Amino acid sequence: MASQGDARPTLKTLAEITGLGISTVSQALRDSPAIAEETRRRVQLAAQQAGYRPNRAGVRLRTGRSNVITVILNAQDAGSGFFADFVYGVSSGLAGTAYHLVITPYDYHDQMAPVRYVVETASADGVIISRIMPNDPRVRYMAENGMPFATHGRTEMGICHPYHDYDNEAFAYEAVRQLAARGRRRIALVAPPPDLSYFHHTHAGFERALRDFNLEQFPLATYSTDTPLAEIEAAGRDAARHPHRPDGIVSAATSSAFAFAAGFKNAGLVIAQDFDVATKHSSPMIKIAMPEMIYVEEDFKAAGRDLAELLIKSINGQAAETLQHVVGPANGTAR
Amino acid sequence: MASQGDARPTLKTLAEITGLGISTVSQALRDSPAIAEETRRRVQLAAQQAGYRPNRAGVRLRTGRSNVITVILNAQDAGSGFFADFVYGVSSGLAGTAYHLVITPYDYHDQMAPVRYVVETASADGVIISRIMPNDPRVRYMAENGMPFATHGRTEMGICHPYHDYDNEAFAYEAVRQLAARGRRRIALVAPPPDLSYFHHTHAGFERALRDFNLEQFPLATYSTDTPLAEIEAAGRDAARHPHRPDGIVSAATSSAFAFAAGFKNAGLVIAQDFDVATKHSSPMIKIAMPEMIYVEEDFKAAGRDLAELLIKSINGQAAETLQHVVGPANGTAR
DNA sequence: AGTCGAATTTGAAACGTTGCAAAATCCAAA
DNA sequence: TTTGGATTTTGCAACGTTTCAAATTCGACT
Repeated sequence: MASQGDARPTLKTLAEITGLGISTVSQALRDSPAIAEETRRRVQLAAQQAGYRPNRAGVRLRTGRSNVITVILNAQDAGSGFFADFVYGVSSGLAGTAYHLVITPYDYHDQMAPVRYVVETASADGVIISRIMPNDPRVRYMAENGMPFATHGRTEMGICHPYHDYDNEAFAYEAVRQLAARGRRRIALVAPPPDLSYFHHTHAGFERALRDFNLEQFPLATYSTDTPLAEIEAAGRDAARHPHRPDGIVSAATSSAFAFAAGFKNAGLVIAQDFDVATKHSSPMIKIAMPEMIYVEEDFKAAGRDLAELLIKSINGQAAETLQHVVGPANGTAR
Repeated sequence: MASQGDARPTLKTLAEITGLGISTVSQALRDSPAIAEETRRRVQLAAQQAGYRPNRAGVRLRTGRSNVITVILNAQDAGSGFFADFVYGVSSGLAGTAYHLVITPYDYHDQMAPVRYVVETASADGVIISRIMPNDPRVRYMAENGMPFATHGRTEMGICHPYHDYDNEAFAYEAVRQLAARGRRRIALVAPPPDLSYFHHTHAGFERALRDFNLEQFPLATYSTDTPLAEIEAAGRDAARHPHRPDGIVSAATSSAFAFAAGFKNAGLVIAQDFDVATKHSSPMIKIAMPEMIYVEEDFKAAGRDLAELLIKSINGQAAETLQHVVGPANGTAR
């Protein structure tokens, strides 16, 4: 039982209430300069009293704009803190704007499908994607089809687009630097998946630091942050039993850092004594659970928020060249 | 540059291609029995070739149905693993259906606002909410306004509605049982926020177990799982220095369990030796990081998926009495 | 009083869909 | 052939909005 006036009010309702025409009402609500000041006030008051809310389907049908921003995320990420923080960040970046947030998860094996779907059905005014590759077919596709988008990571394909990226080169360098400062000499890197852009950045920073601090690299098989944790734990155990075992570990993902460290621990070694681990820090819980680790900051919430803002600016016509951020571990927003 | 036929195809386009009327095409695509078998095939083929996708705004405007399910979540939950797992679960429960997933985060202080918004704007066909209270105004409001919904938790207000709930009574009982099995005698409970339904369930199970196993309770100030972690850590340190300090801790949230345990550790005590902690387990990373804890399973992904399915059944007219699940720590789906 | 231009308001059309009543087609029986 | 009933197709209206050209009102100035 609705309290009064059963159906929800439309422009027609307001037109009847005020005795004006429908298009007058429509324009008055959108502050059109063609409408007399007094009329506008009258209409807006009536709208408020009637509890008028524009019908989004009507608007969308007429204007072709959906007022939706969609975040396309790998379902595999769901377990990680990244997913929650990132989504929250985007949603807070969208708060107060006309845009709603829609999550589009996709299955590991087909990353193009959700992008095609969104573009074909025009179900969003803008798209945010993650897990960016240097040559990313999603980026090419959206650019060619005129769908506004922003990426969480950089590409290397000569297409200029809005992005936000974490400076993983600086992260890896800083991680190694801190390990070196604790006297660690043989460092192992649990790298990101090799097809992703930040694999290269991470590697570059890692190697630059090895040179600068004159350290050895412990050559690890290509375990990536996508490998199942049990496998990484096993790799950690193996490495720990190696005659020239590493005494420092760098991992781009908290979960694999934990798993690798667990492997060391299960092999009888003690963290902060026999070895150290440096990884990224995002959730406060992690830090409180494992205070012995070395943490370098990465703020996924801020990344999500920034991407939302960049994307909206891009939709509003701002040039992509001015919508590219790289933020480092220490500083706020650079470049 | 789109490949061909620049604008995206509509029913009109298909009508022109096939030489049929628009409404014939519309019905053919929806398998109406009034349409001749051969016509239907012809239309569906044409639709496929043209890459036709129904315009959602058109459908929505005409039918009044949005094909959207929205999950209204406390922004504070964003940090926790709950958020990611739960959202992922809902999204997987929606996969393959006509429904899209929209996340509506809300600010701590006003839980009614997003619910009112969704109902007033009819922006979803169904709603999923969490952090349920025994007497929950959101439930009453949606029930009164005929908005289909499902809750993650039970209410006590005489309104029959679909829900999925974890059996926190059983959780707390099991947690204490395992502590008792390790010889722990003085148990402290870090309880959920006292206004939420599962506070009562948790307490009931906790107290039943204390009686059954003849244990003492360490009376903890009312720290809840919502308290800042630093504060819980401090509480843990205090409790650890108490002359009759607890030797067992039960927490309904992994993060507060970690924080409390960190407090004990910082007071010089050793987990699994001087004390034990039992909490819930959801993410594999947690378990690998802190294998010394006692974990009782709670599957947020499954909860999300189940809620999506319950809600859709409810929208399709199935009676709410048959859409109420309580799942325990051990078993699969019970009632 | 009449005219002109500016300020303000308005009706009609269109966006893409579905439901319905009406029209068209078909086939078998008379 | 005609009729009648069933089968199949179709045009129209409507959902709520915005845009745009046209209509109306208003003042000020001849």
